[in-house]
Amino acid sequence: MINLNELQQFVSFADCGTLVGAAAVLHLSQSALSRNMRNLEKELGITLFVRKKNRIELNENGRYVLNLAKSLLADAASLSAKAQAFDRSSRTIALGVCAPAPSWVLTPLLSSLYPSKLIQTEIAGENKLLSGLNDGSYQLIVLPFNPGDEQYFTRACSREHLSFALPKDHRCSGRESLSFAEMDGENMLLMNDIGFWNFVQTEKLPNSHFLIQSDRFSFNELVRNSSLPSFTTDLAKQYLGINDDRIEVPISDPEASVTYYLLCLKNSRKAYQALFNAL
Amino acid sequence: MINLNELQQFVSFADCGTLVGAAAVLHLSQSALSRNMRNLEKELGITLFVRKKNRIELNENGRYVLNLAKSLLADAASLSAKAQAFDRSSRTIALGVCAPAPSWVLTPLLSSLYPSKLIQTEIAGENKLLSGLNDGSYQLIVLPFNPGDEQYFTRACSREHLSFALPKDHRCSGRESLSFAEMDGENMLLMNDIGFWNFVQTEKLPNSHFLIQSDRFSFNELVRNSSLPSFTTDLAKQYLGINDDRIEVPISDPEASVTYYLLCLKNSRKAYQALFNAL
DNA sequence: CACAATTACGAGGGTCGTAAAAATG
DNA sequence: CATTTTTACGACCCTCGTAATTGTG
Repeated sequence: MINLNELQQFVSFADCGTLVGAAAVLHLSQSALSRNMRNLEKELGITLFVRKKNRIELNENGRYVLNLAKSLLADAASLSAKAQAFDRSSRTIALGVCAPAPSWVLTPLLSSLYPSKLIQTEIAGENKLLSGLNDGSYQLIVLPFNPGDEQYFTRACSREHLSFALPKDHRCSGRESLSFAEMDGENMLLMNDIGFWNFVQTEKLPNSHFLIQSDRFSFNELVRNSSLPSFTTDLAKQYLGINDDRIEVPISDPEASVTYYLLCLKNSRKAYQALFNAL
Repeated sequence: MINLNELQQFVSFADCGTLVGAAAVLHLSQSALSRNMRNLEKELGITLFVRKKNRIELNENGRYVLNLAKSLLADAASLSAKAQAFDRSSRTIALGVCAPAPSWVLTPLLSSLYPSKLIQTEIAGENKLLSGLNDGSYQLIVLPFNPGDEQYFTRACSREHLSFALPKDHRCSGRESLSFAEMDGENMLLMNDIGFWNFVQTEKLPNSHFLIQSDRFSFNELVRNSSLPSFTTDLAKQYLGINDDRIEVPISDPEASVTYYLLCLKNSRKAYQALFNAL
């Protein structure tokens, strides 16, 4: 059986050009390296070097074996990496969501139902979520619609309603409800990483400018100390707490209400039955 | 660095299903194997087995790693094999010929010009010769025509003329020359492995039957003791000796004379310059 | 009780490092 | 003379085998 250490030493020698140099890189004595290279030749049953009086170089065999060796060593390293990645993925449930809210309820639920697994959550676009579910990089995904595809197992998991969060002195703070159109053009505060809700920015309020915050705490501070309108949702209030000094005005457009659907592949339905039952 | 021995032991265990069985196959004690499997898990940083009280089985990781391991071990084995094949081929000049005669002169010439190399000769068809020259399985080939291709270096190396070798009492033994057509239908003696000359059998004498001999000595005996006509060529006479009691009658058809061309790839022209000069 | 895996311990082999030798530009 | 490869020798580590231990059907 060929020895990967010797092969690695061989590659190092080829990189360095001298035994002394390679030995230093490998934290090995020259003599050991010299011996091991002889062993490698003996094991393969061929010569790999031309030995001059005070110099040793690769011969044609050596150059040929060098390529094979590099490839084999890369494969060996990738075996370890792949094995570890496989193990890690088997201990992990990767949940892909189209918006932050579904993960607020699903993440703790998953943790309690599957205590031996790591729960990994990611916000992504709908296409990435669907393709990720198919290629195994997600085990569960949440979409803002029901794809109605035979290969998925689906269940509605929650609804979310978007509201404007207005300062008390805002001109619309007394209204029962508001449409996107009525607020279009007004500058607003907005959280980053809101996933699916981004369409509001680009499609519903194309004339507004948005002050974007990625940190939830900073965002809350900003909301408290600014007179710019912002957004909130029923789920955000429930799971993240309320900003007392803001008036919530529900948004009347139908797109401001969304139903989230939890999906897994049909063939992994059994594994996540407990989760679907708990919804 | 991963250990191929342990990996091999892992595969053996997977094949056998028990440590004791695998240990026996590997000529190893149970305890050593058990330890090594633990080491393998430790090195990879993952579990590979489910350990029951008196049984050990592959887990999901194990089944996954098994495939990777088999592939890596196969690659490692092929590295040795490839390296040895490469070395062997570098010590060998493979000469492909379309007929026996060119090798009679070229083989000894190659041996004397390249004394450190093994000379390997093979008779093959024209297509195999050309593709073999291109893919490296031949370094030199001899064809009965000049392909006139830019990628080859070519030189005419010899001519051969086919004659009928007739018994003294044959009806045509007094003739100055004979055409194939005049002999078509007559049964004849023939050597096997005559390469290019096979066309005579199928195209020029379609109505004759041939008594085929693969051994040169048996063939000569047969020729001496039979009244069937056979063939000879000027080169065969020169290099293999003459059958005294046969009358040679040259064949008048133009196809009975052939010029052989020696070819190598342009980029290996320098390596075989000495050979081409010697022709 | 037979069989399987694991653990403990001592023996043997292999690999390493130090040091010396040989050779070259 | 500095640099490099090779060889000799002793130390150490690692792996193996034997044997005892634990647990199961």
